[in-house]
Amino acid sequence: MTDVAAPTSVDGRPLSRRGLDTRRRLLDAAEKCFSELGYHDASIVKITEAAGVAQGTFYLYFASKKDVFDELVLDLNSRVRHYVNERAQKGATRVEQELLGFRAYFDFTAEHPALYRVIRQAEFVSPEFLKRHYERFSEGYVEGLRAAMARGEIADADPEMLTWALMGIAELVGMRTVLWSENGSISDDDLEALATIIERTLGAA
Amino acid sequence: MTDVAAPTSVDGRPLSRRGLDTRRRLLDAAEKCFSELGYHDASIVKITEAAGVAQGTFYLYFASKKDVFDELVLDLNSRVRHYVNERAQKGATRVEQELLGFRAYFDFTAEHPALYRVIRQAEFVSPEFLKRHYERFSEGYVEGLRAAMARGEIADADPEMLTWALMGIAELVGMRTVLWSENGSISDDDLEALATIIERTLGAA
Amino acid sequence: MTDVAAPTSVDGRPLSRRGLDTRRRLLDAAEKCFSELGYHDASIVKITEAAGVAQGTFYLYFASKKDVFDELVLDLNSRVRHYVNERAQKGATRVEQELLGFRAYFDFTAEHPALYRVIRQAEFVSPEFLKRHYERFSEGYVEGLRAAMARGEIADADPEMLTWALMGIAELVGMRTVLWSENGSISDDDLEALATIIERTLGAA
Amino acid sequence: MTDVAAPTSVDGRPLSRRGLDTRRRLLDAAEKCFSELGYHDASIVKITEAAGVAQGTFYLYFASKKDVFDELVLDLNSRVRHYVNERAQKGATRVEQELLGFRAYFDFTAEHPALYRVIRQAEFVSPEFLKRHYERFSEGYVEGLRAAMARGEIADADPEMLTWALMGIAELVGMRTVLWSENGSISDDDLEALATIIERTLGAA
DNA sequence: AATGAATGAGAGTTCATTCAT
DNA sequence: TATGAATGAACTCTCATTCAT
Repeated sequence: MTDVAAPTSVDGRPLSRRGLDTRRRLLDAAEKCFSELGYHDASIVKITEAAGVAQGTFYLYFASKKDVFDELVLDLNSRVRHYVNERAQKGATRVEQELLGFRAYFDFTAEHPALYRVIRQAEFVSPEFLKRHYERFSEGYVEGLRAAMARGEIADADPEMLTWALMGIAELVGMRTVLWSENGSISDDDLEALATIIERTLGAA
Repeated sequence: MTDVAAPTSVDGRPLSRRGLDTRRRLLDAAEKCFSELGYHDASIVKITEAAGVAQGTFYLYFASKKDVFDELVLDLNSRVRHYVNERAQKGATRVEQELLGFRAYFDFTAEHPALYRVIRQAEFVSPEFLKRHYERFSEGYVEGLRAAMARGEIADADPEMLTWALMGIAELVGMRTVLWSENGSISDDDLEALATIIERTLGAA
Repeated sequence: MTDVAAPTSVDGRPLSRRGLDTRRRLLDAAEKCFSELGYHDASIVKITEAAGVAQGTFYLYFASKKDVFDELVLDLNSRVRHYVNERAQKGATRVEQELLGFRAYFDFTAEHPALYRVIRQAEFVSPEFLKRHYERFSEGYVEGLRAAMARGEIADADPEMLTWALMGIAELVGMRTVLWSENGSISDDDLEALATIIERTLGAA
Repeated sequence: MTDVAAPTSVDGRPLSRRGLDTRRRLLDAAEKCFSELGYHDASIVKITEAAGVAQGTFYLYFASKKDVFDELVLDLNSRVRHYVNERAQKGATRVEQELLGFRAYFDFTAEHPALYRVIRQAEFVSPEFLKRHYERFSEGYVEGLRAAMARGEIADADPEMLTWALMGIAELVGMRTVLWSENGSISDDDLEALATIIERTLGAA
């Protein structure tokens, strides 16, 4: 499902079923803690408590606090990309795909607020992983837009710039309409209003 | 110049000229430290060292570390808004204003990377100030766009949604082309490519 | 070969051939680790890794970390005494024996730096074993010197005091000329210079 | 009194009277703890408790645990050298000086068992300081012996080798007759017995 | 006889904050 | 108004040891 290598213990050994389970519980606990408390307030004590293991156990699976953080960024990146792509490719035209993609992105955000919260902290915790996150996301995106331009479905433009513009729209609109909304998901009205704007941005007929 | 209330000492007394100066030096030092090191690695020791005062002096002007942070967010917010508005209002049409505004925003970002770096950390340090920052920024923006729609200069759209979309574009494109660029400012080519996209987003003739 | 009791498992049972081998590997690994890293930095993890066994296996053969350390002190003590005595007894006179003994001691040191490094740490890890080490070493020594005095080969002196003086010379000169030397063994010139001094200390004709 | 530079705080500032006092108390507490418990069992908690200050205070004066240790080695080295030299120089001949020096060394050892205990641990904690300790001690020693040889007071020999031999005698005899003795100081009989041996080692007329 | 996952106490160190001067 | 020594809780991380398999 993910494109991350099979997890190992910190000294590189493959994990038993039990080990795999403990590691997963720690990663889930870390997602929860980082997302609720932020990187710095999410202590190893809290993470291991949430996972129901002793403090020392943490270091059987992760080399450091930053290490789980990086794993988590990778993990979320891989999950959101698969989720968005799968839903987007059901669209017949690029514009349809784009709209489906935005909706999928907002749904994922609603389900995994950690995506926002964790990524936004990465600036200082792990700048290299932050950059990588956006770049990975943009790669496929750029190709898709370029092809759509070639087919004449959307107006010509610098595909890279267009990608980052669209990612920016998704990020800030998602923050406002999903993260800060009362019911935790974007309304149909808002989505429709956004659709108009995106169509224009893409330069659809 | 700013719309922040006149600064006082931590126990509410008005400041002498000398006190005002010390406070300003601490705030500047905080901007530098937060922006270079992030909120958590910017210790009071480092901030006071950078300001050239003793540790204890800090608490004469700010109630806590979070307190300087909030002041700083307010301060940057106020400065970026004035800077952008001043430059934007030289445009004859809304589209021209928009383009000038984007350029001004990128220039400010180049000069004050703290804007990005500090704001993006605010999520956990001071969520209420993060929200306030975006909302303050959007207020005038929404009005301007609504008026332009009324005048027929740009296409009709939900002005709130359009505002957040444009802020999103500015943020992510700024991050990529200013913060992560080699020379620390956006190239003319990139700016032109972006102009096309913004015009479309606005639905300009 | 050694005068240590036959090794058993930690609960007192005699060891199979395989068990004996595992125990020996652990003891060798401990010698290596203690000597290279010191007592405290030589962790059980490192020792078992060096021995190629799992962590838990260690406790099948040794009751604790201090336990291996004590075994090692005993083991080294017994080996150095046999080594030195064997080489020394080839001398015709006591003075010759003494000189051969010193040389043998330096050779052993060069081969087993652990002797120094481990013993010198014993002060806090295992003070009783440190004392025992020196006392065991001195026992035979005293007898030999007393006999030589009786035979008139060396000058009369308090044999105990002379023993400790000679052990002190061996220890510090060994540290300097063997452990801290570039090629890891004492030079012929140094050995000759030392011989003169030892002959005088012994009060040889 | 000592040849150590004037103590500063950890960030290089000169110390106030109060600071100087706190630092001294910490250093004394460290001497006590290291000497009684050994380097590893002497925790910062124990040292600061013994000094009657909070844990954090420690780091105002020393950069790390190893840092106090090094300071202490330097401090003890400087003190023992002054103490021994002062007492030794009252002797009329080199042999007399030597005997007075040995006695002074044993007295210092009795008063400051830390000298032994701390130095012997230095092998792994701070090897560079261990070497430096012996070398500093030997420097003046070598010169004194060389001069005595030139004057014909003692027999010709390699003065370096003789120095290390004498230091070795002092160390091991000191350990046995002072540290391990019941009343904590060497007996007159032992001292007399040792005097004979030292005279021979020096090759005194 | 051997494994290796799990434990949890305790280590060294940092840092926002206080307060006597 | 300014200082800087002192505090102590909290942090990340290590490691000897246990025990179910």
